[in-house]
Amino acid sequence: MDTGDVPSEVLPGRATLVSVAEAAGVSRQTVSNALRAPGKVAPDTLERVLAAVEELGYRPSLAARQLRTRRSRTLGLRLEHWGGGISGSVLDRFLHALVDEAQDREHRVVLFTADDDAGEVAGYDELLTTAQVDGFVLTSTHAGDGRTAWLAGRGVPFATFGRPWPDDDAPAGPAEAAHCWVDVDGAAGTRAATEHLLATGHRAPAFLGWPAGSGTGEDRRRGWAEALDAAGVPARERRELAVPESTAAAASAVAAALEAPGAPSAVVCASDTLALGARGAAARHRAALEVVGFDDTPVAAAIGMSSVAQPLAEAAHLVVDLLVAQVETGGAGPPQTCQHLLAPRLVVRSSPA
Amino acid sequence: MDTGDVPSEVLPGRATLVSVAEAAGVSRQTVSNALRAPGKVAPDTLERVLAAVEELGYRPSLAARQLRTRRSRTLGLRLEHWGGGISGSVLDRFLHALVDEAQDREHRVVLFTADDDAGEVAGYDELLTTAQVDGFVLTSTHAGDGRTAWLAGRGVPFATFGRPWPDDDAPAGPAEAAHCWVDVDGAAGTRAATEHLLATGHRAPAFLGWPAGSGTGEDRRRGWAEALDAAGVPARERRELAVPESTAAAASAVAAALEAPGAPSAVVCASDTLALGARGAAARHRAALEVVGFDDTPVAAAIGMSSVAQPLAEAAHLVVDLLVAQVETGGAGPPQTCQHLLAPRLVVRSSPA
DNA sequence: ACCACTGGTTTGAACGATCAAACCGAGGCC
DNA sequence: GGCCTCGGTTTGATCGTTCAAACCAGTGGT
Repeated sequence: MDTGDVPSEVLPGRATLVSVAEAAGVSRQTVSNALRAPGKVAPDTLERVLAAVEELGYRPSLAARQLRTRRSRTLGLRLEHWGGGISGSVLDRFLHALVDEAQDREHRVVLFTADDDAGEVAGYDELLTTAQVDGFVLTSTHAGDGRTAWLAGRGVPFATFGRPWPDDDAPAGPAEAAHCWVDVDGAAGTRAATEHLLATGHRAPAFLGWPAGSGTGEDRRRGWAEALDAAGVPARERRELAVPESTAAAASAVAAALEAPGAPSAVVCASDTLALGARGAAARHRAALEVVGFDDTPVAAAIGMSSVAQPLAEAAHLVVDLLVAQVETGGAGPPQTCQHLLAPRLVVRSSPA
Repeated sequence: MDTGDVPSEVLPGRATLVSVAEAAGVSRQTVSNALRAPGKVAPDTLERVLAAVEELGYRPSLAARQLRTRRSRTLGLRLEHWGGGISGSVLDRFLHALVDEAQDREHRVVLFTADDDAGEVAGYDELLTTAQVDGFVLTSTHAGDGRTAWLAGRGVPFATFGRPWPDDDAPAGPAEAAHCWVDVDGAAGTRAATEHLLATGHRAPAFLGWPAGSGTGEDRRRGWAEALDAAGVPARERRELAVPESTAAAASAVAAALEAPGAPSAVVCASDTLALGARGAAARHRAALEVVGFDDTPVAAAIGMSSVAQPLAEAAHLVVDLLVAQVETGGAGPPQTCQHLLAPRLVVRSSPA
């Protein structure tokens, strides 16, 4: 009690810049500087201020900061309804990794839902104008994606998990396709799976994928075909099945293939959902069929099935990196390397029985 | 252009209360009233103001509002890592419904991650002091849950998806257990499943659950036992298996049961993950085993398996309701009915082959 | 005439942070 | 001495909203 200055009531409200300031005997701005630009404040003052911060347990109010700086340190994400299939856990795990990464960079993730792309754009607008969200993460990119154009059109930072797939109709101007994205090299994954099967004695692994039209599906099919090309497997020995993303559909297609002459001894699948069906069909036919799935879902681990694992944590890390970089440069041109194609990893498991 | 009043620059910044006010020729507070308390403003003024709001596309800044009102209209949720099993999609679907409901009530959902309960509490603290989150949604309640005590201790609104399970050690003071929760009546679900199997000619459906100790598991087991009690099935005919949440573990346990004398013709499972294993074992044994799962995951639908569906949308609706009610009464006592036990629904499917 | 009251509106202040400019003592230089 | 620079600090203004009080004309009671 050297000065007659008694610290003001601290019981009801949270510690604020001013309360810390008067506790340390400095002005509010000095406290701010001590935290955000420690170099600008004298060493002994700094020490005193930090002690007061610690003492009072001061934490800055994000609302106040946001009001002044017009930054929210918040990223928006549409939470989509991954209806059928078991591969939903991919986006689920991606989300987890994303929140983790954002947290490390002192950012928050807010979710919203929408029924379609138009609703999603409405959601962007809403969050931008009311909550001043700094940027968005987009998933499930597809051909003719109107969302990226809308965002790019008004200079909103965003990054997609999934590369932009070529639009058949509009021949994609060079500027449009130049946004930031992170994706996993599906072809590399199926190529590795196929090479593994070839190396373990299977003459001509079949491919079980989706009907044409999906960029992701085409990508994964390509890896299989390339591996067979490299191994010199003639076209007439190649078996290729295309079914919708459904275990039942996969099972019946594979059952038919097993009954036909020249039945495959192994099959590379575009998803664990399909792979699950393939294994079911094989079990019912008591056929020895080696199955490799895609996405390495918990189900694959549970039933001891080989599968291609996507580096989701790494992808999330990069997405957040790209996004934060854009926000910080303030729309002054995207960073140099703005597109990342990550290599997946084949997880080999010995299928029991 | 009747008055010489030219509207100020609107190009760079967003519309604000003041800009709308001067466009409508009133004061900022009148605009605020027009939107938040339309009864307090004269009809013709109201019309003029609303027109200006529409015209300029005004949307209130949440940061500014939050700064003044100390409400963020935001709910926090720890996103947990539902490692193994396929039943993660339950929390996934719950999350989707939750965001949907929150959106309807003009609330946002922010996520965070934590490694354990202690970290989760730290996350609460962080969000409370910096982001002024209004309340929290808790999932995966368990015995001896320290999180609820912490939150209740400082009067933070929260609601749990999952009832509070009795703590063996501490005999749960009456005040502690009195928080808001929503849960699904697991016993009712397994009871319905068992009754269905009994009605379709199965003498004594077995139960495949988890090792003792889990409140949820015990709950689901009870429904099965009650149904057998009601049907007068003697104890010696009852088969009960307990394995960890893993398809493989379930498969081997069921395989053993099928080989033993008095093998069951049907089995009620505590999760789809377990059910998946049971079906796999039955298929390998070429045994006719009727399996009912729990959670009605997409996998169950995909392979045509009966399962008990939880009313997740309804649960999410109630959770948001309870939470918003608490926030609005400002901690002045929780609402009257603060606990809800919802009835699940049995989805019967004809398993193909 | 005076006062109380009412519906509708405006004005002032505050929330808590940051940016920008002002300030101030200590040197250094001419 | 006068003037400029410089590190360190303070003061003023601002972001956009809401609360609280003030204001103001009109009405009715006494």
